[in-house]
This record gives sequence, structure tokens and C-alpha cells, in this order.
Amino acid sequence: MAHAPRPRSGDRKRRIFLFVRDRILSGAPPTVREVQAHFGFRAVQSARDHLEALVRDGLLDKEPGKARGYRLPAHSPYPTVLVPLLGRVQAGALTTASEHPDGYLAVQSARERDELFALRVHGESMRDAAILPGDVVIVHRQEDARSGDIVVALVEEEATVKRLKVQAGRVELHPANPAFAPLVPDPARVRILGKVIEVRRYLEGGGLLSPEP
Amino acid sequence: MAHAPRPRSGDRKRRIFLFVRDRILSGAPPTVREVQAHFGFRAVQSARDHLEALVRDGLLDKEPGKARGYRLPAHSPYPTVLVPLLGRVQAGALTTASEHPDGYLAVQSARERDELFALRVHGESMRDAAILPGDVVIVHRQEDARSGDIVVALVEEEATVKRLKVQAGRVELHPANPAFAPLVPDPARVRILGKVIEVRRYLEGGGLLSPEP
DNA sequence: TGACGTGACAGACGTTTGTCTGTATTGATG
DNA sequence: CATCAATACAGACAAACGTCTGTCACGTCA
Repeated sequence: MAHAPRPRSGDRKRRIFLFVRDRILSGAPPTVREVQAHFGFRAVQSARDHLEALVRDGLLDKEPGKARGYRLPAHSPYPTVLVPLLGRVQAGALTTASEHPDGYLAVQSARERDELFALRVHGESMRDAAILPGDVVIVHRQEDARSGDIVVALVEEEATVKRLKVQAGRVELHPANPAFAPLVPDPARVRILGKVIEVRRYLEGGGLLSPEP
Repeated sequence: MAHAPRPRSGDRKRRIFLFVRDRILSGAPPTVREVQAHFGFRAVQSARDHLEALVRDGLLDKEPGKARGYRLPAHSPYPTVLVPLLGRVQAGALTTASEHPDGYLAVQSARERDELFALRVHGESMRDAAILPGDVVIVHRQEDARSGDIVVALVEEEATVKRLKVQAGRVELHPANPAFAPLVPDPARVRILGKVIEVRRYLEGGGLLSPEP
């Protein structure tokens, strides 16, 4: 008699891979025994056999002997990075590695992790660009940007999201809302922190994000 | 005599946090002994003291007893799953397992993978709800929704994003754009496919998608 | 029928790793 | 000065975890 009902196989291996991948993407790889428990194997070795098969197939990498040693291959087609979500931004906070983020978001980007951060939008000033208060913008750190880009700029110690315009060598920050006036700050008092590459809005319970302060 | 040269402290704790965070963001949390080795402690407990202090400060979370048990706290309570991005949608495509998705998006959600899908928005009909053509909506599959929710509905074999209103037992689909008229379809010809829980806009290159093996 | 590969199982071994107890040094505090 | 908290150290224990060996049932193929 068979040890197990033997479900349609091959599907099994795939489901195990998806499980491991999601766990890695979520913070930490699973242990062999966690895989065992999740799929109801009665022997550790059964889970291990599948995992090793996935390594042979090139779907996973591993660090032998180490706890939670399974990794996504370096050349992995999942360019997912976790970027910090910063709250209200102070002057220096964005230059160095910030240590009090409100959370971390999974972002698909080919860029390095250090080049990205996320910021919650305050105020209605970009409403007509379909960016609402409470939205989260993903920002690529860069000192310069093109005219027309939506950027995060540091003006008077406060981070603000605006559309950049460069008029005759002068930096202008344009809101997308007729109720707000364009900012034409003293060039010495303004710094471009980065360019907005993605906008997100969570419609349900604030999603993963901590509530507004 | 002191056991160690005692460098300017506080900086130490910060550097340890950044090390741990970087390791977590890179794939797997470090072990206590890896922290010990990286900072040259001669006792495991020294590294552990720092890590526990970081947990007390709320900078880290931990799963006690587990190997590599340190986590990033607000890294959302939710795991990351890859959900399929569907192109133009046919009638049956959304009920069964989706057939040929354009790619996969990393979404942080408490829901199961099968309960979610993503859809690219066509048309200007939700402009005043800050949903533009080209935006991607993340949808939770559900047959019913509340009045006021933004939903994906199947009307006449075509998927459409609208705000749901239930007036006197009748389903109405309201666009958020005065140039469009509300839809009051024959109840037999309309089906709610799901509720929009997240909106995303990629401002650069259309964003990256992951393939699914 | 027999050889072979696959998937699952059982039990154990040994390393990795978190945790505990106790001690020592330093700086701040009163 | 005594006290206390913070930091570092030493050594050990125990749980978590990867790994190994051997067995069994089933399907395929010659």
C-alpha cells in the first residue's frame, strides 16, 4: 500500500516552489520542517527531497548547512526589493539610511535597494495629477530630474511632492491643483531628493500601512 | 581594564540595526553569531544584547526561539504574493485560473494568491477618483461588495472598473467622470468580479513584471 | 518478469543557533 | 562613596535545523 494518496504530482513541486518563494519575498526563507508542516509530509526528508530537486532545477539556490538556507537565485527574474516607507521627512533623514521607517514595501524594480524609498503624500496639491493625500509614492533617489517629472523636493526642511519645471535655469515646483500656487524657491534652499516612479493607493483599511499620525 | 576599547556608543546600536536590516532586505535575517562575527564581539551574548535592545526599541521584531528570527517590524503584517496581471478580460477568464497573464505583480496582502488578480485600467471613466488609463488595479475576487466600493464588474462580456451603488436593490455602476453616464445594467447581465483594494501607477517604463515558471 | 527511477517514510545524528547564568568594567547619578 | 544601568565577556545548555542512511510502494520500460 502506498504511503500517501499521491496527488497529481509535478503540481506538488511547483506549489512548493511558490510557497518558498513567497516566504522569501515576505522576509525569511522557510525551514525544511516548515515546508514539511505546510504540505503535511510525515517525514522531513520528503520536504527536503523536493527542495533539493528545486535546487537541481535551478529554481532555488541554497547555502548548505545553514538554517533557512534556501535563496532565490541571484539572476532571479524577480527583481523585487523591499524599500523603506518614510513618514514625515526631516532634513537629513533621506540622505543617509533612515532608521525609523513606517514600514517596508515590496517594489519591483531593476534599481538597487538603496536608490529607492517610499513616501506618504500629504495634502491635496497633486490632486489633478491623480495623487491624493494618503497615497504612497515610490521614489528613485536622484539629484536632478527632467522638466515635467514628478519629484520629491526638500524645501525649508519639508519634503514635498510636485511637478518639476525648469524655466530659464530656474527650478519651479508646480502643484497639480489650481488652489495651490507654484513654488519658486531660492535655489540654495531647495534640493531634489528624487523622482517619483510609482504611485500606490490602498483602498482597504490602509493596507499594510500604519495609520496616519 | 575594559574588555573592549568601547567606541562612541549608540552609533554601535545604529550600525547593528542597519546591518540586520540590510541582511533581511537582502534575503534572510542574520543569526546572532553572524552579527557577533561582523562586529567582532568576543561573546555571542554581546550581539544578542544589542539585538534584544533593538527589539525593545521597536526597531526589530523577533520570533523567539526560531533560527534567524529577527524581522523588520512594520514590514507589513502581510506576506508578499505574486498576483497575475490580466490583459483585456474575456467572460470566463476571471472565474477560473487565469490563462495567459501579462505578468505578475508583488502584492502585500493577507489574502491568498488565488483570491487576487490585477487588471490594467482602460478609459477615463474613473478619472475623478484618481484612477487613470494605464493604471493597474489590484482586485480581490468577491461576488458582492458594498455600496461605495470601487469594483470590477463584468458587463456584456467586458470588464469595467466603476464605483458600485446599490439603490433600492438595483445595482448601479457609477463612473467618476461627468463625461460618462452611470450604468444601470440588467441584473442578469452583470456580475461583480471583485473589489479594488489597491491602485498603482507606473510613471516610468511601465514597471517591471515577474514571470511565473 | 525484472530493473530502474520517483516520491514518500522512519529514525537518527550532528551542526547551527537561540538562550541562560554569572561575572567584570565603565560611566552616570545621588 | 554607593548604586544603578549599560556594555562586554565566558561558558554552557537546549532547541531548532540540516543532513544521512535505509526502507517501501508505485509506475514505466524493456
